[in-house]
Amino acid sequence: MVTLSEENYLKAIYHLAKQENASVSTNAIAQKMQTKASSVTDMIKKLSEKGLVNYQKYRGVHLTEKGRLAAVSVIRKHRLWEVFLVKKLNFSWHEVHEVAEQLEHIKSEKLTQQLDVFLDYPTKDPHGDPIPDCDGNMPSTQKLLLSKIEPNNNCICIGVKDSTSNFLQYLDKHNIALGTKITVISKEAFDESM
Amino acid sequence: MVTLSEENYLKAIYHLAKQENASVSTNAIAQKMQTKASSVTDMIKKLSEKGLVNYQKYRGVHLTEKGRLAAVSVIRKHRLWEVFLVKKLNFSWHEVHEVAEQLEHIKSEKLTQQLDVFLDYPTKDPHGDPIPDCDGNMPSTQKLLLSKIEPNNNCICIGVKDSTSNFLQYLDKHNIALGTKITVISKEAFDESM
DNA sequence: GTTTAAATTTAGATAAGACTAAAAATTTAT
DNA sequence: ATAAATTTTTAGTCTTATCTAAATTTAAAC
Repeated sequence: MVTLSEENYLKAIYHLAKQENASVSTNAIAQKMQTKASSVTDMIKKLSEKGLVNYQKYRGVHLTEKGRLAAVSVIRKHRLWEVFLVKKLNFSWHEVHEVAEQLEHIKSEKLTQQLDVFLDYPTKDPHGDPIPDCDGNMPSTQKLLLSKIEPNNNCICIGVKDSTSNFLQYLDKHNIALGTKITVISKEAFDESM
Repeated sequence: MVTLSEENYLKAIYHLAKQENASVSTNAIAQKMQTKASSVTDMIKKLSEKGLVNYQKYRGVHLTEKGRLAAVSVIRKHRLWEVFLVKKLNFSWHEVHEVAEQLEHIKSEKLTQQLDVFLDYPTKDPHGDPIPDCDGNMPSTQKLLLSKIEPNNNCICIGVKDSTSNFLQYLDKHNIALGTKITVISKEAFDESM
């Protein structure tokens, strides 16, 4: 049994690790979770006792396979719910995160499975992030940051790096959505603005 | 801000009060919540301080208007989600309660509103119970218990008194669902079986 | 109308998850 | 290589929601 709080920590560790199995520091987790390092240490000990992370004092943590599966399961639910909110309930992509943060903790295998069916097995969430399958496989995605595109080159927006509501609304204002074709006209050497 | 636990207490008190504003005893709540009377007393004090119930020591509680609205809001969400699970995700009526118990606590005005739209403003949940509107009005229902129907009389099943999984599966086995026409053929004086 | 029984409340304790302040370990800088 | 700065951990406290055991109030019985 993984608690709500534990699930949030696992998710944070997963996102911070990025490349497979990198070690994540106590402070990094504290920052991401908007909490104090001492609280993180307490939680890490509990996760470690439950076999969800490997932990060595002062050396940070990394997820065990069991922990990775738990994290990916939460992320899968989060992203499926986001698709549901946008596709079925007419939410905008900047409104879904907060609600999905709650829905991702609902415990029911059948619910997740049937939601996946109902949404016709989506592979991307509304921000272009991949949806892991029910066995915990996270599809790898090849994306290039817009900042790496040189002037006079074209590209298509297939995702956003920053999913905060403010940034997404900024994109809305400039008519940038998933699938939008973008041509880089010029770049300012001074501040990298495009 | 009403916590998850407080919402569950309010819901229990609402269901126990049945007729408007009846006083509900500490023990009754404890039994319904599967908890101890002393825990109930503690919670009642908190609810009382928040203005959700009126409480006099040793005299039980009843919901204030504010408390009633909070309770009905949770019940509305519970029943809307049940409709969603049955109509959209192919759940059976005996599978929905447990999941709806979790979903009913998701906080998002927009989510509830849009779910209502998506389901086309249902008025009954899968067990025939009425769905309150967004202003907190609970439609009153006129139902007769099957046990009150005399032999040789017809009736239509428009709801179930007992929504436990076991009872619903028992009804399934005997092909009784909402809308099923039932004729009472005879009754045993001995045990009231029909 | 006492006395007994039942219901309710109080007092004190526990577990989860968070916090502050202080101590210990590690890393960085000189 | 040692001193200073940073990171991490420990120790002790707080809140929420629960519990047990004891005390108190109300209701029931005779």
